[in-house]
Amino acid sequence: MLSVEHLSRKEQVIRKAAELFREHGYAATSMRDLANALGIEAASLYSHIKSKEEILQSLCFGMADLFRDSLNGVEIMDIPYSEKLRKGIIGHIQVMAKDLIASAVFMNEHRHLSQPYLRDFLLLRINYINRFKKIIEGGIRSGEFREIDTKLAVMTLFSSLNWMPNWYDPSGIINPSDLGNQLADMLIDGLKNK
Amino acid sequence: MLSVEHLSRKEQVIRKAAELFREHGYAATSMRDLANALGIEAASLYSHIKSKEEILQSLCFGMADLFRDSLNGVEIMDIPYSEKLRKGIIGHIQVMAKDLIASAVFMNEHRHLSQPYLRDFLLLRINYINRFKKIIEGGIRSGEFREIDTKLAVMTLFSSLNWMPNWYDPSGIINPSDLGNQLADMLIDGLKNK
DNA sequence: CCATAAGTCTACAAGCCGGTAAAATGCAAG
DNA sequence: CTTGCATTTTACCGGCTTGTAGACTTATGG
Repeated sequence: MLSVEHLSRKEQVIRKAAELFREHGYAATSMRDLANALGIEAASLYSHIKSKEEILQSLCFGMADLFRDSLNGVEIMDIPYSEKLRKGIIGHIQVMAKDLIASAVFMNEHRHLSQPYLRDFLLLRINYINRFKKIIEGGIRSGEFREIDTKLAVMTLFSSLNWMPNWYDPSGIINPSDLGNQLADMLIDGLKNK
Repeated sequence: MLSVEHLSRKEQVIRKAAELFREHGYAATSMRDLANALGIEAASLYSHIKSKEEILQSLCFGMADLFRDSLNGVEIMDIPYSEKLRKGIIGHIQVMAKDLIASAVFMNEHRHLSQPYLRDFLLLRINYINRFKKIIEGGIRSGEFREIDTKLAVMTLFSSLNWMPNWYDPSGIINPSDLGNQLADMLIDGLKNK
């Protein structure tokens, strides 16, 4: 067990599941659909995964780890808060861009996690959001940012970022780092000409 | 038929369905769940609606009409493009605030529409988005807005607005009109102090 | 007081759901 | 050439799915 073949087959199952979960949603994707897409019988899936929800868990918590780590270096840097926010945004975009499908599942399907996994997931998410909120609060205190409602600001920020997996075309001309910079421009500086 | 009672009972069914669709998703909500929430048997639902999907259709296309109409007066006004955008944003927010539950279903569950309804729905949506895109393009031409990627701008805009039903608390202190103005501030002027 | 209609019920159809058990298959190392 | 393991298959379980048929209840207005 734990051979390369086994792991890769399990990974294949999870990846195909992610595609179907993204396209039709977790609840509307049956294990028979998944098996069919892989060219095997539904029962065969259970040699690789314990349950349908285990797939969702590995997708959601796998992405949560990547998001958490991406922000680690940024907070302690000795740079203006607007630059911290910019780096946080770019990191967030790059994590999503590395796996757009898993990101979309992470964003849209996590509510189908059962307890206690749902609770744990939501705690990880609120923690991550609060780290961004602190950066914005710092920027307001330092006078870099206007005195805006921080809850509203952080909700606007994450709304804009997290919808990206639903429209970004990775085969297009713009790369993830540029996209992150442009999104940061728009959110930090706004649409208006100064 | 068409008595007040009949209409109101049908409306009750649709409203309760909207609540469940928002909370658990369309696919994860069974007609038994819905019947149970109403205190009746599942079969009784079919005296009021033709099918589960008919409920989703009425919710999605009902909201689509409201969004379309909310923008009608704005485009022909003789005001700066930034003001047109602001009024468009406030109108969009107010339509959502009038029915947060139906709005959430509209945003998150429309993909479960079957053809040809899904196609029609997506056409309505892209049309609505393009009307905002034209306002932004006008603002760039007039020099009011920076020379930003319009697709990116309009996606950022709608991401920020459309996530609102998922976090806005209507019993809180901020009213929909103020919320629309604050969102417009943030999107048009950005976070940064000038 | 009865006709009408709305609303609900029981019973059921036909099929899909996630998941299990145990046998069969294919393959690679000893 | 056989042992052992990964993988898949067939057959199945109990329960849930949307939706239908037809009978029953309840209320209202003439």
